[in-house]
Amino acid sequence: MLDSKLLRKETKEVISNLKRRGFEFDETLWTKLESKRKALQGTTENQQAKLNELSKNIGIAKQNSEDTKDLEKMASELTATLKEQSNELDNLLEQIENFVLSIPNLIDHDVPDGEDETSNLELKKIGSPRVFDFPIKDHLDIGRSYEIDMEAGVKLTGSRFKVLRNDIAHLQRGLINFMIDTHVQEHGYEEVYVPYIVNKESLISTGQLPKFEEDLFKIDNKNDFYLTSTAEVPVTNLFRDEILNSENLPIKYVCHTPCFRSEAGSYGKDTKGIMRLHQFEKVELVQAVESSDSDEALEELTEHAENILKKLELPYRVVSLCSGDIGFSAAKTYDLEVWVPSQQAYREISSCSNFRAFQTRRMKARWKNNSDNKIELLNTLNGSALALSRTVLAILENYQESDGSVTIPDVLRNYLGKESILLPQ
RNA sequence: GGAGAGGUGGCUGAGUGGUUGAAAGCGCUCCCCUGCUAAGGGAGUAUAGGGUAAUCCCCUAUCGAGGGUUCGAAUCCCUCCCUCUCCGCCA
Repeated sequence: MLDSKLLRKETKEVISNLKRRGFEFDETLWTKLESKRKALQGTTENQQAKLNELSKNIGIAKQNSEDTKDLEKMASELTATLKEQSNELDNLLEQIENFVLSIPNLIDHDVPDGEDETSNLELKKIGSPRVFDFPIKDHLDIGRSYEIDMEAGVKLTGSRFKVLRNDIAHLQRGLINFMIDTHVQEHGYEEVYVPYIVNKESLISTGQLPKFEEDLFKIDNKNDFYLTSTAEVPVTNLFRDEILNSENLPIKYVCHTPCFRSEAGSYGKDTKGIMRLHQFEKVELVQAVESSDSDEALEELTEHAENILKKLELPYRVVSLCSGDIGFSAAKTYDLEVWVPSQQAYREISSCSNFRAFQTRRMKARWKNNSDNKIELLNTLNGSALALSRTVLAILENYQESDGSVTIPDVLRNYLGKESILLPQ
């Protein structure tokens, strides 16, 4: 959520920033709502102040056993008109709230311009794709329709669900442990375990609601429960309604969760295999920092995600998302894209974003600056490190051998207890 | 799931209709006293929104959440959520 003071004072600047990401800010509506609000809120609060004063006087008069009939009549009338006005004001404030909640974050100045992913800026490329001296298979063929069983997924649930068995199920589990261990032991993150079901408030706080309900699985109408689409939601919401001490900052959490996405918008994309599913695993990094530290924190967090790819010796590149491709809540995002041999392309495996105070303003997540005792909004960041399905896919394809087996990257060998998997039977 | 008790500021904890945003204590900040430490004295110490250039000032809201009664609600009524104790069930 944007600061409404900023919206009021620097409307032009806000509009032109939002325009870069293709968001049309309805200035006419905004000015109309705001001028109405200003007038209505002013008179309503004044009347309320009057009524409060009057009520206080009635109380005093009653204690002195004076006659209060006239005062009570006046107050009664005031209460009636006030009720109407405050209803009207509540409606208006709700309208404004919804309007503001549906405005995306401002983007940083160094975010490249562009309409879609074709304008994303490649910052660097690490590692070079392996040259194969045999015809390569894609991950589904490597998975032999048993270790990766898409048909079983369809039977149990439906399309875009998978079943993993044997070495590949083991590979995924080993990767989860490897990633979490690395982030805890080398990057200083604290491991957390959180619910996979979250309430509406949590989803509004991080920005998934109210605008993107169709991407989510809602599982309970009575409580407004949803399956988490990313650990970002429960983990970032740990800061909701909190005021943290500056000596506790930065806070760095690592968390593994399954992620459930309805993905209504992307039917027809990546229909084969485990690239895009309704349920996938992810290890997520979340940071809460002072605003002055958040630029640096994004660089650091991205390096932590990169470090996993480096240790796995997977070729990847880093792109800065352009203004038209960047997510609703993010001010700046780096995507890590891993090399996928069967597609001869780099594909997203991690997305690292700085949300600045966009989420924390929604969720009232603050910190107290000990030097001046002032309370400020935290800045939040997060990044996948990494998405598991796609890491499994990348390892299978990049480490495949001519006999159909897959060599295990050095760093994973202790986790799997073997050097290669899927050996010919 | 059943029965009971409760949800008040950073914490403990008063407060059953009226000048209570809220006693008291603890904690914290500043000042005084003090050779040092300990002890003592004084002042201050919630958050959000709005009026504003403004962190001064003024107004409004907030005692789990949402409704209601009333001139006036932390206090009375209704619904919901949560916590604790006991029983049941269960991994």
